Amino acid sequence: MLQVQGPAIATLPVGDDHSPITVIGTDPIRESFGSQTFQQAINSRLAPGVSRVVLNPDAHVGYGAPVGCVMVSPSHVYPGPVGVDIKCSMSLLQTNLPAEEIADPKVRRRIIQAIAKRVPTGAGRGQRHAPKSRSVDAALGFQLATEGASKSVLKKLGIPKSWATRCEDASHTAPDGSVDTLAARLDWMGRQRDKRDRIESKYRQLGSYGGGNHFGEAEVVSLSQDPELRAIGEQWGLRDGQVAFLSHCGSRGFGHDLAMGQFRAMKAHFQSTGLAFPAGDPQLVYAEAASPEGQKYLCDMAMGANFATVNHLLINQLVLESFRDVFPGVQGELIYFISHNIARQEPIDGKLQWVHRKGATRAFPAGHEQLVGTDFESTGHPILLPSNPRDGSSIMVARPGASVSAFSVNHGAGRRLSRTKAKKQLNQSNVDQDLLDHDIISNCRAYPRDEAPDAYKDFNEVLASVRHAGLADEVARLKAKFVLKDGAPADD
DNA sequence: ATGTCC
Repeated sequence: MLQVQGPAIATLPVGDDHSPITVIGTDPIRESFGSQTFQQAINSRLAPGVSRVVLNPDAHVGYGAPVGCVMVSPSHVYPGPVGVDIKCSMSLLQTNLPAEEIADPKVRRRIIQAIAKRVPTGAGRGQRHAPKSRSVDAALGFQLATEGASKSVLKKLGIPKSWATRCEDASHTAPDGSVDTLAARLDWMGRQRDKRDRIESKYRQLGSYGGGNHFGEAEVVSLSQDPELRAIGEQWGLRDGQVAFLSHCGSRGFGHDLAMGQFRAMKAHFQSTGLAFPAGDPQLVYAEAASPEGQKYLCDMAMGANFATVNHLLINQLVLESFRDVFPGVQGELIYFISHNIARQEPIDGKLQWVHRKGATRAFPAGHEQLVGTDFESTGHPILLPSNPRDGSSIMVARPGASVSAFSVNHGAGRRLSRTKAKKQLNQSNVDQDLLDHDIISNCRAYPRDEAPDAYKDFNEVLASVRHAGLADEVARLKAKFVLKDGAPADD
């Protein structure tokens, strides 16, 4: 059923009156997709108002739409193809610390402990569990949810204001461009019965990782040997052989509540108006962007996105302070902060459309109109792709060929084993020994087996898919030295 | 992803 178009590009036809789904992946990668993943992609493609769907090499089954897909619509917004964790993102902090300085595992252990005092991991964890974090009261929480990384918010949290220029989007507003519209909606939410305390408790999670596949990881940067790609990395501020810190997290409980509230509200709207769910799936609810329901969704998405943005920036500042506990005077700069769960308006096929990326990363090449005036106009922006600590993570740059995938690439390696299968099939001592054999330590007594390197697809095959499809090239590889994750007990 | 049930 797949029609091969090139070395790592295929199409999946869905009928005469719809353009086919674009599938990115080498032969082994495309063969790894399950039938349910394809079915979710087809459901998404046939849903109302949708103009394009792209399936990336890390695709697997998700909520309504696959994780690892891009859905484009000129007119409609879809909460499912944004995802439950609104603006789940990656960020990279580059320090000027030579790799040799953290060769000793005892030094790494001290840094891990310093970070743990400031940035908690685990579900429900917030400032209460981090004695050296920041205090986020109701007023500051309200402000950052409505303003994002504004100058005032960054100053109050002690974050360098220059970092806002290294964000895919530093601030999200209501669709009318107004902060006041968001403030009115958040104010209204806070006046609902029993909601205020819950919202305020979520503000206090600012500066925390959460659980699941979220993590913080110290890396050694290894720039490409290719002179052009190496020069791009140096222009971005990457430093070969020096320590960087990669983070993966999102909008925590605050964004989760907003997303679930939207699924509930839209489902109720469908039921009260008799509208049919696409493919009968309530997880594929939608609204016209211009409708009252669509506008409310975009407001809530913006507030979740603002929380995620400031969460990442604060984590990076707290991580830098932790490094300074052990290495006073060490410098750190944010290289980039980029999401893989967000809908943005972008020019696609000659018109402005809503590009929903769910487990997919924006990939604008040099000269893209939305990069004009940014630090990345002449190079394209950094693409931050995590895989696993053992096999390293990758920093890529988009090529003009990325237009075939709606200027998107994958967001990581993608799951090979379900969490249940990973826990059943993988042996705990093998998982822990594997990391030690690669000189990687972690904050966990037992590394979570469902997050083990072998629970994920072969990262090199995934990267080969991206390169062979002509979407992006690798600027640098990151080699992990230590990892912070939500620790699982040894025998769960 | 998520106080794993909103």
